[in-house]
Amino acid sequence: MVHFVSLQPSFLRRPSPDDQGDGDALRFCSTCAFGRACLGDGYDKRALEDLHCLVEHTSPMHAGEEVFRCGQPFNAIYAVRAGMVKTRRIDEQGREQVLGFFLPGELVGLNGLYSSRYPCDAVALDTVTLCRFAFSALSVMATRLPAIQQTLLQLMSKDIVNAALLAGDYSADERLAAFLVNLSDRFAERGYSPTRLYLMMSRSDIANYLRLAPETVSRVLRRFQDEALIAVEKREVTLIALERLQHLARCVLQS
Amino acid sequence: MVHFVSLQPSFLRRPSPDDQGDGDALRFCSTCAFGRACLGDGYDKRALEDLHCLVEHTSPMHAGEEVFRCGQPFNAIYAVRAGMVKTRRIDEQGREQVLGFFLPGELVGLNGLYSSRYPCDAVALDTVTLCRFAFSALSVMATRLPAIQQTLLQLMSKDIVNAALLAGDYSADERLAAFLVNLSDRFAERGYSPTRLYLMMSRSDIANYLRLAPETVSRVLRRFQDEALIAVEKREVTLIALERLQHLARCVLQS
DNA sequence: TTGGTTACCTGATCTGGATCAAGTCGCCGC
DNA sequence: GCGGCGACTTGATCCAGATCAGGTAACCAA
Repeated sequence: MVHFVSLQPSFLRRPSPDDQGDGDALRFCSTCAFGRACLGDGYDKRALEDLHCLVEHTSPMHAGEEVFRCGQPFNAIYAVRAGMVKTRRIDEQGREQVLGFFLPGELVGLNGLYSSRYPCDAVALDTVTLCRFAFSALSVMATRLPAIQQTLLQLMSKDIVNAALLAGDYSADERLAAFLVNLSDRFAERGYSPTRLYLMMSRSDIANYLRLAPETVSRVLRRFQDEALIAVEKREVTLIALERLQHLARCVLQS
Repeated sequence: MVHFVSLQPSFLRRPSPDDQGDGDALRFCSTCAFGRACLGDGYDKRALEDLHCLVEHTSPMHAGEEVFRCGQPFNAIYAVRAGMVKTRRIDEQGREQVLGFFLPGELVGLNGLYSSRYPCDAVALDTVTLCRFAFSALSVMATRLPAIQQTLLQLMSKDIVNAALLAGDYSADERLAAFLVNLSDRFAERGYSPTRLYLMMSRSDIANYLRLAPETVSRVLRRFQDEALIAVEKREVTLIALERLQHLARCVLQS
């Protein structure tokens, strides 16, 4: 089993004094998508042990390495423990399409279930460690632990809703604001700062994800900065006027 | 229980001589997303009866009536028996966003699971009858019948993949071609003609769904017709050069 | 040091599809 | 018949964002 060693910049680490080694496991699991289940919040002890047996901690992957590749048989889903992962598809013309970014605590690979092959690549954006859940075992477990089934179904349902949001026809400003607000929410959910975001991904990844040109992302970020909505320092973005950003993003995020 | 009475144009009816009354039930179920389960292809007899008890056939809804509304508590999913349903969201500005169209045999409402409220409206596009599955009962069943759990998870996974496809940045031509090819595939899957499609929805619904202007849909359809890809007669579209359409759509549909 | 590479920014120009503005056509009620 | 209405089409114009074309700055290797 691989121990959890944070290689993140300090502002990406959760604000706790001792997050080295396995003493961190519990703290990590409490922010993971499967957290409730792994921690056993009122679940069947017996089945819970199985879940813990089923989880496999992977050794760290380096930036650019692939967690799984498009077309590979789907046999596991992954929870990000540390680092950031992006998913992407390469289309017929060889053009890349970024599908999503995954923060610590989030689950990657659920979309592979349908065709029992992964429909996309998952790539580490920096040094990444993962929890691997063999799907066959997981789905057996889900029939025994209804809470796990519920969690799985809910997570997928959430992905459907999110995907639909991105598909709307919104302006570059709306998209970028929504991107920042959404990241902020997700960072906050996992215990990180909601206003100081480190964008592990390149500008072109962001652009690609938002279906914009990289130049447009640059320009809009600059304008947001000029309008004192954010402060940009390379890949570190500070959200200054979160309210106004949320207002810009309100149509996209429907909140 | 409401009997299945087809009010569809003849080319939307499956090519069987006697599709009136409940003699049709089996034939219908064989094309439904839950078909395998409802028909009991090798499943536990006992549990199967429960599934049949759980299904509720709704009385016909007329064009414009809502199956469920955005914000209502999520407590059921629906399989379309006859007619066509669209889902849509109305954003802050009051603009409509069409999320999807559902043919007979397809399931509507799975995206409500995440927040336990429906995140969109579902509207009948013509006269529609449905099978209603109370979700609470269904998820209990899913823990007993792994095949049902599997089906649910797969259907959601498919929706995620599809949503991601629509979100890509494609040209109007690619989008419309993909729309037609996808409809053709889905009609074929359910036993209808893959080349003669009746578009129950208005041009503006199509445009909205594809994130285009209605004028653009008109123009592209016209051009496709001029190029002998399709023949358009009001809302009836005949696919003449399916191959070429598939080629146009290949990036979107990744096939 | 230089030269190459990668990421990013910024200005100038171009264009696909949106928007605006008339149309036509079929349908329903009177 | 006629008028009104909604769905659709078609043409003219416009514009947000793509594309093209240089930039700069940081970093690494030789």
